[in-house]
Amino acid sequence: MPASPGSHSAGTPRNTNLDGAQGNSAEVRERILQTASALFYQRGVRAVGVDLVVDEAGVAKTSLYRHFRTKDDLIAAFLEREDQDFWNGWTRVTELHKTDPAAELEAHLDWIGERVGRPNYRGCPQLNVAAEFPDVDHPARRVASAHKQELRRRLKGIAERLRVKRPDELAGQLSLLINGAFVSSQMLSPGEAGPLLRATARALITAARKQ
Amino acid sequence: MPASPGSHSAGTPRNTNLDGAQGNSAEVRERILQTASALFYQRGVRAVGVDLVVDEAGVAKTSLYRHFRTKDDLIAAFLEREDQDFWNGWTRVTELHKTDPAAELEAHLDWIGERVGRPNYRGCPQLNVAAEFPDVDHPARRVASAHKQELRRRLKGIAERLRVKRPDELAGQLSLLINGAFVSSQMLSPGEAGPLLRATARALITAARKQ
DNA sequence: TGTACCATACAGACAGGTCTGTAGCGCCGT
DNA sequence: ACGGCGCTACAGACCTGTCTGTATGGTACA
Repeated sequence: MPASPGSHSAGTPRNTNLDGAQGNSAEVRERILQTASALFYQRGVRAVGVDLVVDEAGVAKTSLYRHFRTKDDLIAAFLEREDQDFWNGWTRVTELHKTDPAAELEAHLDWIGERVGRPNYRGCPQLNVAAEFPDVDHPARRVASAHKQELRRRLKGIAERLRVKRPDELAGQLSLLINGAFVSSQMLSPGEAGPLLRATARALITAARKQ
Repeated sequence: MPASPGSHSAGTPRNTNLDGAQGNSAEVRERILQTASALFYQRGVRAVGVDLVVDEAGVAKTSLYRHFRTKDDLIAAFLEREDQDFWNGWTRVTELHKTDPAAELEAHLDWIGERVGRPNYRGCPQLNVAAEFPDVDHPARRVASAHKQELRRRLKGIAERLRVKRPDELAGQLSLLINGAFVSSQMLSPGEAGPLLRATARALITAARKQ
């Protein structure tokens, strides 16, 4: 999405570059987004001010507001980036199991289970932001909703290939379960959520197959 | 979830005020807590300032700070009240099914499913606060953790009476699932979370029994 | 080669508002 | 008279977003 710093000279004549002086415009934007993402995730979005972001990123506040119109836009960009990263990991697993949907699902659960068991894991960013911002029209909330719908959509695809009776129901069950693992990991003993997630999912898959 | 406006404490009707409080004091405290609870839950804790609370409650800010040392204490009191209300509802169900643990569990899931399907449902307050406050030593986080442990403890008690092989595992599975329903309800189609929760729980219980 | 131009970068002050928490004053009921 | 109440003002910090000013390095044209 941040895209090529390449040229697209539009209305203005003869000016064929938007590269900026040192060509580090995209670099600055990236540094801001990375810094903000880490801070937002670790401390909570509302608890982190833009002053802190610019300090930690080592950029000027004007730079932040050139790349992101408002803080809300920055929050949305944070969730979009998390969304991308999540599906990148997902797709990597998918491509390892092109023919065996059961193995693919197991692998996804392994990967998610490992993720939620990490020491500094602080929950799913999409769900955390949803908890912080009640307004469903907030730009970041839209990203979060789309993310969760996409999760269910992909789970349904796998369930269909598993040839269970009601793939959409199994997808819904697994969605509940995965979201539950996301939020519960901080409340359980460390390292417990992952195995529990896998065991529960297995039970649900077995049940869905028999039915 | 909270916010029944006419509730009116019912403690200290007016007689024994030898502790210096004059009946009005408990009433003021109650009004503050009720108002804060509704606002915290509906808009998020960090988004609600004490000025708004005192305005809506129709009390003086000094009264708020007389009854609650800091805003953090007020937040913790909010979660404690939610915790009490939740277990009151739970216990009411429990007492209707003293002899049949399967029916009791079903009834709990019905009740929770109904709750998460309500129009203004905005997730579990304990989980929402946990998402807003990263610091696990925050007084409100302690309340939230205790609440979730208590949930698992009670589920384990039911699972034991169900005579499944591994009651603790079933309790963990149901905890994941219930927390998942809490957070997912806003992301699913309205009214979908409740039935999905029940169906999933049934599958897990059946699987646990066979094992 | 030189120079004007342009976009971006950084630095820092500022505006206007909100936040939590405290203090002084007068009112009222016991 | 005393203690809780409401009201108002305040302190000091923090918030988002804007503004001014300066430095830097590419591109275009002479």
